[in-house]
Amino acid sequence: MNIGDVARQSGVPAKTIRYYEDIGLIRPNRSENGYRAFTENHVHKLAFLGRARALGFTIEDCRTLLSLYEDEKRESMQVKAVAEDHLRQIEEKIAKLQSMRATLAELVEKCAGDHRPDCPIIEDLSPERLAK
Amino acid sequence: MNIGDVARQSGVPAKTIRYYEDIGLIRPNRSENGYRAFTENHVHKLAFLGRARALGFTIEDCRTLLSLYEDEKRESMQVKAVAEDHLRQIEEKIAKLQSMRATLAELVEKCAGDHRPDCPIIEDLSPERLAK
DNA sequence: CATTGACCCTCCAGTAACTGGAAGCCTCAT
DNA sequence: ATGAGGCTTCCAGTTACTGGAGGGTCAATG
Repeated sequence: MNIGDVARQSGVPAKTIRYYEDIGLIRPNRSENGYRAFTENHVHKLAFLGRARALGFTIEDCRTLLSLYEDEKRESMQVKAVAEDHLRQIEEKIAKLQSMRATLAELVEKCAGDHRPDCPIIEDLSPERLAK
Repeated sequence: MNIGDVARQSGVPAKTIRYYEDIGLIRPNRSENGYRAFTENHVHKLAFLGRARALGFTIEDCRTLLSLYEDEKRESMQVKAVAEDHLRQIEEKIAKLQSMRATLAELVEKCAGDHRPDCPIIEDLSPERLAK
């Protein structure tokens, strides 16, 4: 199978597939003409990667998950550890963003948004306190 | 004032200050010895930038905000527009992350996390459906 | 048989916002 | 004079791709 077919079937862009080969996530053979030659298994791995990436796993996580995916003797605790760690990081990010949102929403609400220069947003960002 | 003092007073790392000069966010003078020479105003701007960055504004947003900060004739609607836009993007990110979190949390909960290979996380990522 | 259009290939560069490190000058205190 | 910091520049690396240039390959058509 050529890269275009694989891209269509796996949902991963050709460019990205080449990149994944570069970093060693997949290892397609080559045809005589130099084209990458993929198998069904590659399609599966790429779809797997696509899903993992969609859940926000890093490429390094994906590398680990892929090896566990292929390992008949994996222990589910290994998988769970990766996922839990990632979950924690997502929760941290959410918390950070929610705190930003709270501040921003408050400032936006307080700002008149008219033609006058007075602006609570600018004031909040301004370091007047330093000049006290 | 030298860069170290400014870093301490503004809370922005020296390295970052140099970077901000590189990209034209601030323009300190130079002393005879080649050292950057900062004023109080630079400290204020950097503290401003630090806060804006902490709220997640991009560098380009910061450029805009900084010019509005310095513009006596700004209209608060300009500031508000930037902030609202940013707020929207933050909300998008939160939504995406929450969706990831929901999926992940469910999978993590379902996973036994023991020594057996069976794992709902791996199963969810696996593209069995393609091979139907 | 030549051409055309759709594929495929390999580099190279750019993205966002820094951060780390090397190599080397400046300054001040001992 | 020497040593500890502080300052300088420049280069490289980070994350995960994405776009584009320049150039082969293949199948079908005229």
